[in-house]
Amino acid sequence: MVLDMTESTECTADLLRERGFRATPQRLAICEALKKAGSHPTVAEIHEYVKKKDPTISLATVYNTLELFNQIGLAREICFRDQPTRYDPTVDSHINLLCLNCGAVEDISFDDFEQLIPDIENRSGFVVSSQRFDVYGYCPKCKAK
Amino acid sequence: MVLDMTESTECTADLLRERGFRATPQRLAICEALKKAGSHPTVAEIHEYVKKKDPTISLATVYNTLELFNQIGLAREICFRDQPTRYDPTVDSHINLLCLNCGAVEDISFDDFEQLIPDIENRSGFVVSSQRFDVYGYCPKCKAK
DNA sequence: TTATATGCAAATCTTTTGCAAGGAT
DNA sequence: ATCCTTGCAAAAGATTTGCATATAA
Repeated sequence: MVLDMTESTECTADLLRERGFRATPQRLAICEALKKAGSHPTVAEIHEYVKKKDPTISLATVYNTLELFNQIGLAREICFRDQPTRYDPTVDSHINLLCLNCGAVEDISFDDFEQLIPDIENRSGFVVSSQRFDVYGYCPKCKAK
Repeated sequence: MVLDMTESTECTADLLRERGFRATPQRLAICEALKKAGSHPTVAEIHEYVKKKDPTISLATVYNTLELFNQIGLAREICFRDQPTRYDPTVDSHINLLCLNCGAVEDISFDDFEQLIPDIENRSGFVVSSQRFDVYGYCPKCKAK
């Protein structure tokens, strides 16, 4: 079967099916949009992006799908009081750097997280499964002022 | 002047005035409620708590005040897609542990954060000012199941 | 005194839900 | 042929806003 599917799209489809979910065209399109609709896009931004390919896709489907992606580890939600929820396609351990002035969001790796887990588990009694690390500050452009 | 103010309340009042804000009874009551209305209370929970002392205090004031506290470093906001914003009176470097099963939130210290700052700043070009670290997993009660 | 903060109620926005129709497996 | 998903539109919530009144400094 030769379609216009990229390797990554097939991979996403397989991952969904493995977990018992259907690989619908909407879900695959949303997955692609998540990666291409800019940095840490909002639900509305992702919706706008996928509508270019599929003008009938509903906002509710985008909401539901992103929540699903968050649960099965295909995306990570980022939520602030004063803005709509954003989603991040990067799911491995990383730091979200957030500029307090211009709102820019940047990812940097955080390989040390693995090493912290045993200590966190020992001290708290929790079993650790994932993490979100936001660091607030001023980006190179804004710190100059 | 002898009132029923605790040392911490006076301290909060001074901190507000230092920053050019008024130390209103509502703000002081909200500050106290933030510490006593349970672990990581929601805005509504804080509102319920302060209403015991001041039944006329408005929800909008609680919202405004908590946002102010977040800005001046008296509290830290914690926001999830599927729940109302919570506030944490602990502002020094710590980890929020979140149980994926029962929703429990617990704090543990994270003294190592200071040591990470130079590396984060070097790699990103940002100037770091604060941080939020959420770790997801299962609490002692829930992991047993 | 006077600029700031409060309370109220309405408005705004985000997110969720119920249900009939559609479609992946 | 099933039963999971979708789209639509309405509902539910959370949060913000405008403005007159009150009040801390």
